Amino acid sequence: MTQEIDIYQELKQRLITNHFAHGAKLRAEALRTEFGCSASTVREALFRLSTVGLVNFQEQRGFRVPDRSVETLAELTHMRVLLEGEGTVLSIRRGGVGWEARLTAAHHQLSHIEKRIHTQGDPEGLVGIWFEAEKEFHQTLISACGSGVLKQLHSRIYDQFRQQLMVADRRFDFISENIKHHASILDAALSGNEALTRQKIHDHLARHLTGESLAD
Amino acid sequence: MTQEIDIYQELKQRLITNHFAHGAKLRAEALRTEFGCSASTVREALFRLSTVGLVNFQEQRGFRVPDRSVETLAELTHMRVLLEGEGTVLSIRRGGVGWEARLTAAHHQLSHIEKRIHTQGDPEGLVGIWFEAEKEFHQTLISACGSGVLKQLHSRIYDQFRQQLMVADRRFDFISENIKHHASILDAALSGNEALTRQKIHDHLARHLTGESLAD
DNA sequence: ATTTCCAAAAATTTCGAGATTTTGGTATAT
DNA sequence: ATATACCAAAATCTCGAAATTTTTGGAAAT
Repeated sequence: MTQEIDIYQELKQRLITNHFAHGAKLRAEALRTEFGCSASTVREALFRLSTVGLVNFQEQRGFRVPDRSVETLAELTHMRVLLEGEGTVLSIRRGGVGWEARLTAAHHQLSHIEKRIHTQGDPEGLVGIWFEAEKEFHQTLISACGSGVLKQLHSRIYDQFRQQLMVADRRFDFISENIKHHASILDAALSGNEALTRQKIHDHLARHLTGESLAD
Repeated sequence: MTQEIDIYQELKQRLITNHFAHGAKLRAEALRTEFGCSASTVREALFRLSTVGLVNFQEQRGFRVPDRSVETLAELTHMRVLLEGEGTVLSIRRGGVGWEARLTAAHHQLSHIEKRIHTQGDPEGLVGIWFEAEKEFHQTLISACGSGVLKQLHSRIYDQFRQQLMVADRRFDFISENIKHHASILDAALSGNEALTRQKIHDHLARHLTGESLAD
């Protein structure tokens, strides 16, 4: 694998998991030392990250981590509802038993982790695993939609969403709600009720919407 | 303006207008001469274009113009219907008279050009103007949706759509249909009928869908 | 005739330095 | 005291060349 790609992936991961502070400056020269490469290589990676919205770029003024704003989070949530709803409905129609099996499996895994967090609290390190399982579940929902374009778009929006949604909320007060939400989505999807599925996806994310901007 | 940005924009324009053949290789060294800059600068621009889907990148194997495929075109069309439908409905709700005025103006302009093409055929050079007017109309549709995220996503998908849709079809046989389509969309939007507007947007683009994959 | 292998040629990736621009602090003038 | 001008330090942008990898084309072997 090319070095560039590695650095791109590594930076992306850090940006998604809020390793950098919002609004922080990302100096190519500074990162160069850590990665043991030249500044140009880091620069290229940052440039690419800027085109996917994970980094802001201003000419002659370098790169910054995007600021947090409730408006942006609401817009990203709106897109998630739209794209996940569409992708899931398509998956219901063309996914078949294979998709249902994979979805059930993904939910089982996620559910297991969420219950542990719910009972034990957060035993330091379940956070990362939960993130992965959450993303896996939501990606599986749309995995049989048959559109690579839709999946790519969703993945990009999901990443930006994660970046915006700070998880200083480490006590996971929301987790018990989430357990119900995910189960509702699974049930609706397996029942084949398209409108209900869209509704449940919406409900799951609704707390991040500012209230007015969502259609339907 | 930075040189990089210029080159990025110029290459983007060429890619959208099918200046390069589908599947063609894009050698940084070759383009470097034309732009009178170093290969690294071209490389950066190409790298960024690859993250927005206008160029394919394979490590150690350089950059290529994406191939044409009916599947990809159908997927992109599907996304356009989804995003334009959503954006337009939101614009209907929050756009007000200002939006209606801008939309009417954009349609008037587009309509004028389309009628000229319809009667005179294509007097060599109306193509470029038509492209711009078309994009302007469709962007105006969603312009009052209140979501920068949605607008960016749409713009990106629209560009990829353009890149896929070869316009060797220079006789513009479709133009008379298009005149009706655009008028229908305008009427539906101004009437405030959300479902009808979505339907008209769908009908306008339906000829690029392969048939099965679209929801609703 | 087809396949395999090797070396030359071409293309890609990485680098570090130099040119250009911004940033931050100090002194001067209003 | 505020504003402007100026200068030094730091950061960004561009470049061309060196290092690495793929591609090409022809010779040898099957």
